[in-house]
Amino acid sequence: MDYQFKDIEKKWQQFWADNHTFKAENKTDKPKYYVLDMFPYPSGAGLHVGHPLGYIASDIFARYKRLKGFNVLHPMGYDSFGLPAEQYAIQTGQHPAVTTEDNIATYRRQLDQIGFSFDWSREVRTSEAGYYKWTQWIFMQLFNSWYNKDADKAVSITDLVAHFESKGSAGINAVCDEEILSFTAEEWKAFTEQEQQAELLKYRLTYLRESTVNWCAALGTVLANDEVKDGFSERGGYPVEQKKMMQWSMRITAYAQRLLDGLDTIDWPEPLKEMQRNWIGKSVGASVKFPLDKSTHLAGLSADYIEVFTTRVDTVFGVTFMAIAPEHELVAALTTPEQKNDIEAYIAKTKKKSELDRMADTKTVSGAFTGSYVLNPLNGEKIQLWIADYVLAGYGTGAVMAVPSGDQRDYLFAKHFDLPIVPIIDIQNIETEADPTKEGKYINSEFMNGLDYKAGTAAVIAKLEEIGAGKAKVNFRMRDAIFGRQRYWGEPVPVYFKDGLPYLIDESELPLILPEIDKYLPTETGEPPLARATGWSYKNQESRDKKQEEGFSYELSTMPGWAGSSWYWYRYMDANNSEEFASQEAIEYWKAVDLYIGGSEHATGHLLYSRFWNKFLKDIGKTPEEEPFKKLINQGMIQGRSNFVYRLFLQSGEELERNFDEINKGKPLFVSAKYANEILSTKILPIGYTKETSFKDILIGQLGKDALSEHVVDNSLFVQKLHVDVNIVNNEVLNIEAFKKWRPEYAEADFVLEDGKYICGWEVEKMSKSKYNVVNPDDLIERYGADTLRMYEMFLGPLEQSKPWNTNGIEGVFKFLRKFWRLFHDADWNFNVSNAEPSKAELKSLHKIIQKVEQDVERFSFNTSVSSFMIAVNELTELKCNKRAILQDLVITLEPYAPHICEELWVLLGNEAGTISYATYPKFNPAYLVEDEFSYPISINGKMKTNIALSLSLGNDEIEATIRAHADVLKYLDGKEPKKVIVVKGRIVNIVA
RNA sequence: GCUCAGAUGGUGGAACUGGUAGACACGCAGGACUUAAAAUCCUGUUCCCGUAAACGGAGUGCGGGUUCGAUUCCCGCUCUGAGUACCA
Repeated sequence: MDYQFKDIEKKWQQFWADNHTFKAENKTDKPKYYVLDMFPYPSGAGLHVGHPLGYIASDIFARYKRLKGFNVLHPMGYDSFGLPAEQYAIQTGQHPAVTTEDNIATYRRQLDQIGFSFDWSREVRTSEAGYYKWTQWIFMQLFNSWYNKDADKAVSITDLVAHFESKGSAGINAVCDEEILSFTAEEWKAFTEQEQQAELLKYRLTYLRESTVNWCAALGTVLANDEVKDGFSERGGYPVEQKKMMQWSMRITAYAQRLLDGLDTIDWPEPLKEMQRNWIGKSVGASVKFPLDKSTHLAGLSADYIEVFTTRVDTVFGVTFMAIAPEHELVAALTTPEQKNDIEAYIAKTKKKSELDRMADTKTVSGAFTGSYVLNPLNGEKIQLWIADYVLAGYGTGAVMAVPSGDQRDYLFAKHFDLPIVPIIDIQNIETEADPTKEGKYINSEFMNGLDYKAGTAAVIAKLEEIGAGKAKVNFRMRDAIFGRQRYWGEPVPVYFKDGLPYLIDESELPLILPEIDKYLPTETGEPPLARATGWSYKNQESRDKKQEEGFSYELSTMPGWAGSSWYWYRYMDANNSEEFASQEAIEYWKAVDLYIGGSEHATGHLLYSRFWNKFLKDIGKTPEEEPFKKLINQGMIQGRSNFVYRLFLQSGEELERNFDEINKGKPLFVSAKYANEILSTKILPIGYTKETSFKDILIGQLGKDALSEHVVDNSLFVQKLHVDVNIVNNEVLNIEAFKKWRPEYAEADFVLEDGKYICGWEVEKMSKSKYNVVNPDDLIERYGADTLRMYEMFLGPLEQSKPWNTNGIEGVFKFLRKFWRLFHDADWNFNVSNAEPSKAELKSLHKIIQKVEQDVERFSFNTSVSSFMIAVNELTELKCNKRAILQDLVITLEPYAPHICEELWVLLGNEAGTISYATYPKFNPAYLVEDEFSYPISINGKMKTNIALSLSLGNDEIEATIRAHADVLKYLDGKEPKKVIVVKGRIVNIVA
C-alpha cells in the first residue's frame, strides 16, 4: 500500500495510549534522564504552528535518549491558573474552571495528534486542588522561614524565636525589613503576641508589608515587575501606576547572590544568563552618610543624615551637590519656605510625567533646589540639596551624591543649574562632558591626592569606616517580588487574619479550596473577588472560644501566576502523591531537570522564581540540587509571514480620502505584485502617459476594452496593500477562486496577472488573527500527517533561531517520507524486504546517517539531521536497497523524528508492536566509512581548479610528486615552477605559483 | 545609549576544529507520462561574459588585516532582530 499516514498515525497514537508505552518508572537500573518542556497556559485559541516547535525538539531528544538506554522522564501538564480565563469569565459569566477544562481538552487533542511520547499518567494542572495544595504548602514553609546570612541559607522561624527568647535581637544577621527593632530577651518576652508576630513578619521569607506596587486599575490587580512593560501591563497593555498597598511579598532578594553565582554552574544560553544578571543587577560600591546641615531650619528634624549608595566612592571629593528622588520621604521636611513653591510645582510636574510618558524624554534636565544643605562627611563642605527625577526612589536609597566631573547626568545637571564642577583626577578632561576615567592620580582630594584608583578607593573606605560615615556595600537592583493578586482565578493564600496580623491555617486543613463566587469582579467596596464568597472564613478552636460566629477572615488576594510554575517539575516526579509534594525517594532518583526547553520570554520571570524556590526547598532539606535546570535551550520564536494583495484604484488619493466608503463599493481591481511595485516606484505611469510606460495597455491587454470604462475614473493610480489569508496562497501564488469566496465583496473582482498568475507580496510580522497569517497545525496534519509536520518544523532551521513560519517546502518533507516508505515496497506497493547481505555502499550510507544523527541530536542541530536523512534515503533509493540489514537500523535512527511511520515499518519488518521505542540505537562502525582513495581538490593560490583522485595510502611527498607531474596541473602552471606545494593529507593540495 | 545575537542564491538553510562555498529542500525553467490536468519521474538552476560546452571572471553585509588558503580568526564600519534603559 502507498504511504497511508492517516491510518498509520491514528493506529499508533491509540496503541501508545492503550499500552502506556511511555510511562516512566521511578526506579530502574537504567541511567535516568529528565526532559522537560515549559508547560503551556491553555488559552482559548489553541495551538498554532509555533507552539509545538520546542515540544517536537524535546520529544525527539527524549525518544533518542530512550533508544540510547536511558530511563526518560518526559511529562506534560498545564499552567492553568491565569488572567485570560478570568477576563473571559468576567465577560461571559462562565466559571474559569469550565473554560479552562475546555481549553485543556483542545490542547490535549492537538498534542496527541502530533505523536508526543509524554507520560500522561504524570500530568499536572496547577489549578487543581490536589496540585495547589502543595503550592500552598510551600508558601507556608516560606512563611515559617527566615534567611540567616551567617549560615547563608533559609532556616526555621522557630530558631529565630528561640534566639530572641534567649539573646534578644543581638547577633542576628538576617535578610529582613529595614525598620526592625532592637530588643533584649526580656523585652521580647514582654512583648504581646501581636507585637511578637508583627516583628517576626519582618523576617519571614514571605511577608506582608506596605509597599509600592504596580497597580493596574483596568485589570483590578497588582502586577510583578516582569509583568509590566514600559508602564503598561504585559497582558492587555493597560496603564500601570505606582501605588502604596499592603501586599504579600517574597523575599527573593535574600537569594540574590546565590541566584547570581548559580548562573556560572549551569549550561544555559549566554544571553539568557546575561538577562538574569542584569535583572539581579549587582553593583559593588559603598554607602556614605552625608550629615544634614542643622545650623539652619533643620535643627528640629529627627533625621541626622542622608545616606547614598555609590559605585565611585573614590570621587567623594568631587561631590558638588546632592540629588534625591522627588518621592523621597524627607522632601517635605527638607524644603525651606522660600523653596516650597518650586518644589511642589516640580513634584506635581514629575507625577504627571511619570503617568504619561515616563520612558521618553531622558534628555531634558530638570530639578528643584530644596533650600537645604548637607555636609561632605570628609571635609565638612556645604553641599546644596536638590530633588531631581533622574534619581529613582526605588534604587539604592533614592539619593545620589552628584559628581559632575565624573558622571554625565550629574554633569548635565550641574551645567543646567550652574553648579560647580570640580575635577578630581589629574588626567580628567571635562571641557564638554563628564570623564568617568579611573586612570590617573587624584587631585583636589586631600588625603587621597596622588593615589591611584585602587589605593584611593581603599583609603577613602577606610576613612569613612573610621569616622562612621560609610562602609563598603553591595547593592542589588532586584526587588522583592510582590506575591498577591486581587483576582479570583489563582491559589488562595493559606492565611487568616487575627487582630490585623496574618496567621497560617493548620497544615492539616490544606488544600484551602478556592470558593465559589457569584461574579468574578471586585466588590463594591473595592475588595478582591474572594470577598464575595459567602461563609468563607476560618473557624478554629480559638474563634469558637472567642464566640466569633463568623470566624477569622481569610486573605482575600490570591497567588500570582508564577506560584504554580515555580516548583512543578518536582510534581511530575511523583504526580499523584497525596502525602507529600513528591516523595523523597522520587526526588532523590530524578534530582533535577537534565534538559529544559522553552522560550526566552520567561528569562526574568518563571526561570528566576523557579531557581529561587528551588534553592529554598533545598535549604529546608526537601530537595538535593542547588539548580533545578542543568541545561536549557531556548527555541526561537516562530514569527508570522503575511501575504498581501494589491488593490488598485484608478483615481487620486485625495479623491479616495474624500469619498472612500462610496468608492470602496465599486468593482475591485487587483494587480499582481510586479505591477504594484512598478506603480509604486513610478515605473508604470497613469493612463495619460506615453505608450511604453502607461498602465492603459496593460489593463486593456489583460481585461479588454471594457475594463477602461469599468475601472478608470481619472488619470491617477493608487495602490492599497491588503492582508490576505496565507492559507489560500501557495508559494506567493494567490488561489483566485478561494480568494473570491473568502471575501464576498471581492467575488466580482478583476485581476491583473503576471505570467497568468496573481503573485502576492509578503512580509514578516507577528503571527496574529488580524493579519490572517496564522497557520494551524491541525490543517497541516490533515494534509500531510504528524510525521511530516514534526520533521518540517525541524527542517525549518536551527532550533534556537527565530524564523517566520512558511509552509512552502513542507511538500519536500512529505515526499521524503513517501520515498522512505517506498524503500520497503516494490512497484505495486507490496511490502518487499530482502535478507541479502548488504553491499559496502549500502553500509556506508547507513553508518553515515547513524553517526550524523548521533552528533546532531547531541548538539540540538535537528535541521541538519533531517537533510542527512534525505541524503541517506536518496542514496539507498539510487542503490535500490531493500535489505533488512540496512533498513531495520535506519528505521530505528529515524524513529525519534517520525515515530508513526517507523512503528509501522518496524512491525512490518516482523518486530513486536511497541518495542521500537525501547530498541537499541544502532552502533556506529567507522570502518564502513573508510575510503582507500580520495579525490584531492587542487587549488592554485587558494583557488580551486580541479580534482585528482589519489590513493590515501600515499604519503605527503608522494602526493606532491604526483601532483607536480600531473598533466592537468602542468597545464594550469603554464610552464612555471611552483614556489611551494602544501599538502594536507585527505583534505587538499594547494599550489603556490 | 548600553548588552547580546545575527547578515551566505529567487526562498528556508548547509559547510562541526581555517581546507572543494551554496549540501538538502522549496521555487523556477525544460522534458517524459497523460486527451488534459493533478500526481509522479528525469534534467538544469549563485551571478557575469559566451549560442552552448570547455574555459574565464566575480562572489558569503561593507572596508582592511593575519594566512599557502578565511563564510570560519583579528581590527574598524553598516544594517537587522532581541533584551534593557536615567541603576548613582
